[in-house]
Amino acid sequence: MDSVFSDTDTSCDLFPHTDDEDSVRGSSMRGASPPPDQPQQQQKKRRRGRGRSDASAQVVKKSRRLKANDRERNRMHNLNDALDALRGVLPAFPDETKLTKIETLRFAHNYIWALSETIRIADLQAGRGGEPPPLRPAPSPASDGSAGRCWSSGGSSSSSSPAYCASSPGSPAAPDDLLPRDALFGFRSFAMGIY
DNA sequence: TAGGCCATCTGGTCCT
DNA sequence: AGGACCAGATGGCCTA
Repeated sequence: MDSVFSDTDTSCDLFPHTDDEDSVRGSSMRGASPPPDQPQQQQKKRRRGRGRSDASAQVVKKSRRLKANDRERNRMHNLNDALDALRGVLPAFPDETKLTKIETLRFAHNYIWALSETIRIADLQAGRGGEPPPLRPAPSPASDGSAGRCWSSGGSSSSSSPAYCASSPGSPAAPDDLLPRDALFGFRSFAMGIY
C-alpha cells in the first residue's frame, strides 16, 4: 500500500542530507553535545603505548557511530514525514499554525474516536430507522462549565472513549460535512486535551 | 528571559 | 555483526 508508515524503508532519500562530513562534525556544527567525557587531551594520553590497532579500532568505532547517526537522522525524518502526512489528513484551518508533534498525535487520537463515534451513531440510526440521534456526542456529564469540557462518551457505550477532557472546545472534531465549521474551532486546544 | 519545541548526537538494548 | 528502536542530553530557535 501507499501507507505513509512504511515501517523500515531504508530507501527513503527524502533528505539528500547524507553529508558525511556534516555528520562527522555534526556536534560542533549544530552545537550538539560535544563529547563531554572525551577531551582530546585524554584521548591523546590514552593512546600512549598503544599500538596501531587501537587507533584503527577507534576509526572503525567512529565510522560506525557516524553511520548510526545517519540512520538515526533518517529515521527521525521518516517519523516527521509520517507526522506531516497525519497533519495533512486532520482537519485544519488555513490560519491555524502547524500542530506540534504531541498535538498532532493527540488530536488524531481524538479525531479517530470522533469518527468512529459518528459511524456508530449512524449505524444505530439506520438500524432503528427512528428519529436521528444527535450527531454530536452528548456533553460529558461532568461538563457544566468551562473546566470540564469533556466530550468523552463517559464509557456509556461500547466504543472506548478517549476520556480526555479538552480544555476548551465544546464540541468534538468531526467530519467536516457533519459538523458546522464552528464545531471545529479551537481544535488545537482540543488536541491538547489529553491527560 | 523563561519555557516550549525541535533536531541532532549518543549509548544502550533488542532483533534479525 | 549490524541495523532498528529508544531515551537522555544538549543546544538552537521562537514566542509570550
